[in-house]
Amino acid sequence: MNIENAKSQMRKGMLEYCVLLLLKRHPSYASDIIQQLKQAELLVVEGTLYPLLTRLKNDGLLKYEWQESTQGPPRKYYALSPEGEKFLEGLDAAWGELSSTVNFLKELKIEE
Amino acid sequence: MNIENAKSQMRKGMLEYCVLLLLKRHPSYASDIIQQLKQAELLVVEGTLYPLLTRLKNDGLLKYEWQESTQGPPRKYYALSPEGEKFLEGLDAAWGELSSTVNFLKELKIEE
DNA sequence: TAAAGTACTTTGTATTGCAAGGTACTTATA
DNA sequence: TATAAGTACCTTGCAATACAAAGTACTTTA
Repeated sequence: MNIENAKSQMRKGMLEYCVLLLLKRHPSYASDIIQQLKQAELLVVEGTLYPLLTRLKNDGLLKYEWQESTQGPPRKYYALSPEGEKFLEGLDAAWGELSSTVNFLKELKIEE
Repeated sequence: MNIENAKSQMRKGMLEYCVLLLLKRHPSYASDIIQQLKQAELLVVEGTLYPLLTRLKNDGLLKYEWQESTQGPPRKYYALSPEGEKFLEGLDAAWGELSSTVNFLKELKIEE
């Protein structure tokens, strides 16, 4: 057990939320999402993101369309579906609750 | 895919941190920890907590001692080891980074 | 002495992050 | 024109782990 592993565990579950947050901003394709998350200092790799996007799409939370690129192969641009937007609102609430809870526990003083 | 599942995913990875936070406050036994987390609205069940405590103990982050109970069977009181306290500091930092990142992504406005 | 309560533990399953490897197309270079 | 490098998408296999469910053991109550 090390800190890196623990950090990775913490990222789990946040990834889905973070990806939806990014896509709310504007449609993006996978490599682009990875870059954006890297800038936000949230490391994700292809083997994590592609299955996640596929899952979200199969669940009806995302839609996508192919777009030609001026450089290189065509790109699959993902965007939120109406269901995805609703779902994201739910995640916003969940995130609010969770971070409140953790911060509450963090502020607890020794012995009650 | 539903919100409950997503919430559960978010809890993952936080649990370890939350349990260590509680144990920093004062030594506790498993059923007690579950009650404390329930009060903080973070649901955990036995099948999750016991393996987690065992793992943390095997990693040297926790120690425990048996204590007789005035009612019912004896209890295994877990407490942070010195390594566990150091580890918790690392998690504090990781939590700070992660929550900053998520809140940053949350505040992003549409189209840059 | 049977039932209920408390506490700890284990087993099996499902999810999912990740490393590694693979396919396909485009552009630059020798 | 080959060959290499770049970009993008996708899949496979493994490991970690949350959880449901079932099990063990001891204590208290009826």
